[in-house]
Amino acid sequence: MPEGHSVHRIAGQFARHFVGNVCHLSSPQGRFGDAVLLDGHALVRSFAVGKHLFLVFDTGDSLHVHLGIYGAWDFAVSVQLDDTASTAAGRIGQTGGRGAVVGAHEDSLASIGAPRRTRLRMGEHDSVSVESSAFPPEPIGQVRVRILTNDAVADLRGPTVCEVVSAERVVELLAGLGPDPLVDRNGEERFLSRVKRTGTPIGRALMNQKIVAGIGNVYRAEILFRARLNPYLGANTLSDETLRALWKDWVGLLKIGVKTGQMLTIDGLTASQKRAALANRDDRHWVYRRASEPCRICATPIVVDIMESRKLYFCPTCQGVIA
DNA sequence: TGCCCATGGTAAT
DNA sequence: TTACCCTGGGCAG
Repeated sequence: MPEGHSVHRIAGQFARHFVGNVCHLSSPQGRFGDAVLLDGHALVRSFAVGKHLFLVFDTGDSLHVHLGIYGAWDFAVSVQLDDTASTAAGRIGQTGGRGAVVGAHEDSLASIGAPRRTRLRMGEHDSVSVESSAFPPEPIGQVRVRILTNDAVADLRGPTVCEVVSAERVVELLAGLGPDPLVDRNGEERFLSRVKRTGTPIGRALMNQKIVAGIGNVYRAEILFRARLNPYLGANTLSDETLRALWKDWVGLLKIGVKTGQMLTIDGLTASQKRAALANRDDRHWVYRRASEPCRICATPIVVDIMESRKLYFCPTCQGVIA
């Protein structure tokens, strides 16, 4: 369930484990017949813009994926169990994960002479479990598309969009997206120019992917609180200084998200507080999903309202919202 | 077990 | 503005 940071991490997984390899595409669920169009071709590039993922194949066409609310990728890599535990953990280290310990029982397959391969699953937070099942593993759940190489597999479940698109169509799709801080060097100026053309409240503008790509409902609420900004203020009434600060805050939060895999939006934490926040989602945010709970700054109960068809959380006192 | 909810977006009305 | 898609986790009963 990603906002922009997750999709950049997914693109990174494909860059590390799939780019340069011939990929076998299939649709275990049977709902993606176009998998055959890319089956047997090499992946040459992966990249993300906002919440959109593009996997470019040597045919010139791309797989375009948008996860929506429910979508998820499940990655697994094949590792020779003859490798030591530290070697296995080292491989995962490349993904930013926490490493893995290979238990002695994992060697059991060796007793029957089977290839000593194991499976390293990389989940939402790159947490890793080591399983002794054969590679590739059986698909779990409703897998729309499976991308398989000799050493890695990626399963996609529940996406809003999963389609094969031409290079020209990729250009069209990108043209419809606002700036992404990790893609656009001139993103701040593009953000300002697009915000100033909209008459909607800033709480809506931040969710508009044509204005800024990658922000979702969590980051929206948190960015607005961090700026102590009233979500109902007209976006084009805000000063350049305020808008630039919003952009810079988003850039920083996105980088933290890509690095940690989690939307950690409370800063100024001690090391132990940070560990607690990473372990417990309830300690991770200023206002998101904290309706009726006391504001962490002023103790006013956090309010929830519907904006842009989504729940918007804010502190009426800190953010100056008059009831 | 079944219902509700969710970090999104599009098509229909 | 509303309906709908899609999947899995959490929780009440």
